Amino acid sequence: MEEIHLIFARNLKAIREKEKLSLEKVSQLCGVSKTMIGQIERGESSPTLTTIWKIATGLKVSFTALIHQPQSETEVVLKKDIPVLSEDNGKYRVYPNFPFQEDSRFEIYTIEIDQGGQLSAEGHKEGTEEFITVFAGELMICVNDHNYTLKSGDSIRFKADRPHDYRNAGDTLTKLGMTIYYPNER
Amino acid sequence: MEEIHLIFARNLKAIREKEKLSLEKVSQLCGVSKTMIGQIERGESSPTLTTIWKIATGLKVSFTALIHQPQSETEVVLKKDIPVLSEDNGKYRVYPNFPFQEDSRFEIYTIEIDQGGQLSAEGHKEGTEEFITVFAGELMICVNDHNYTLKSGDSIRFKADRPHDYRNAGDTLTKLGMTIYYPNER
DNA sequence: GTTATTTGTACGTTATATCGTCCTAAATAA
DNA sequence: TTATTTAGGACGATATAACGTACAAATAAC
Repeated sequence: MEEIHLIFARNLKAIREKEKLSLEKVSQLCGVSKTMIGQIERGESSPTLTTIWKIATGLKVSFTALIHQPQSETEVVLKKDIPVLSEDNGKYRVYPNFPFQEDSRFEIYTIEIDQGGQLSAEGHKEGTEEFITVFAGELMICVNDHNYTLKSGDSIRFKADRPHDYRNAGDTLTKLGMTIYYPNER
Repeated sequence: MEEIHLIFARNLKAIREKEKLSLEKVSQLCGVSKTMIGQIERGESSPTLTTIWKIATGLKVSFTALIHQPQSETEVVLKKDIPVLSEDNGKYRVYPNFPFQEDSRFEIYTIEIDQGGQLSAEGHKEGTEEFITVFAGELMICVNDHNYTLKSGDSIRFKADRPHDYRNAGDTLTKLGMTIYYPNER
């Protein structure tokens, strides 16, 4: 996922050029210094909410138009580029492959659990569901006071808005894919 | 119009309380310091775009949900509270009564022009239209190389995406109401 | 009632967003 | 060409966003 301020940068510049405005002109229209507009466009600055508002209002464009990412056809995410999150002294590792996005409303993780590794999660937001598939090793998962043991190829889906925990009770590395779905509010 | 960071503040706090989360919890979910979350909620801080993104993503709420202003039934704007914009050495004064909003897509001004006062405006964004009504005095307006003289009670509408200018050629103060409409992009 | 734990705020420090001025290169005019 | 404007970026100063720690009040545990 491209950094949000770079998306903003590109959108702002595109709008400015489409309207054939100079930095100076945009500066006047928005009440934001020319320098700042320039820095934002170059992705050197992550503007403040009030600045964002001034720009949107000054340019008469929607807030959304400035932060919208035109979905590219294809996006490749290499494991080596994903910032890994560690729990349980590094025995439980989370790789966020695809972060949450408000349109799709789910996120996708890969998780590795070393022998004996474990994680207890409190419930997520109400309505949340998890979809897990095991790709290697064995997974013991406890939710609603039920224990389930899954082996490679097995899957489970459950309401994740309550406490639950994952454990590798086997004797090899466990790998699994996890998709978390957050239904729309209201 | 309430300041944007106060709207954000209220929305954030409302969401947090609805989910029954502590500042600490929100901090963890979003990767933003507890202190910062607190300051934002109290309206003491105007968060950075990256911080806004972290909050939206961490809370799994839309960007829009955070900046949405539930339109109140009624809003009173007193002239004395409007920051006046002066041109032509103070002889041309602009009062922004209602600023641009992306849903309604227009803004409403009141303008006062002293005797002899004048303003030349370059064209606004393409498609823009102006709706003017004179409430006192006399207005001379030039657009598309045409001159129009309006007296109290008269109105004019014209495409404002080209240069135009206003002038008080009479001998009393001119007052007028102006609505500028910016059609949706595309 | 006392002790812990949790929750929100105050404070001091650092990072950085924002502004104004100056500078360089390109575009336009003379 | 030379002069003049314009457009974008560099630099230094200031305001403030963001962080970590410490504190006070409230809540929970005993």
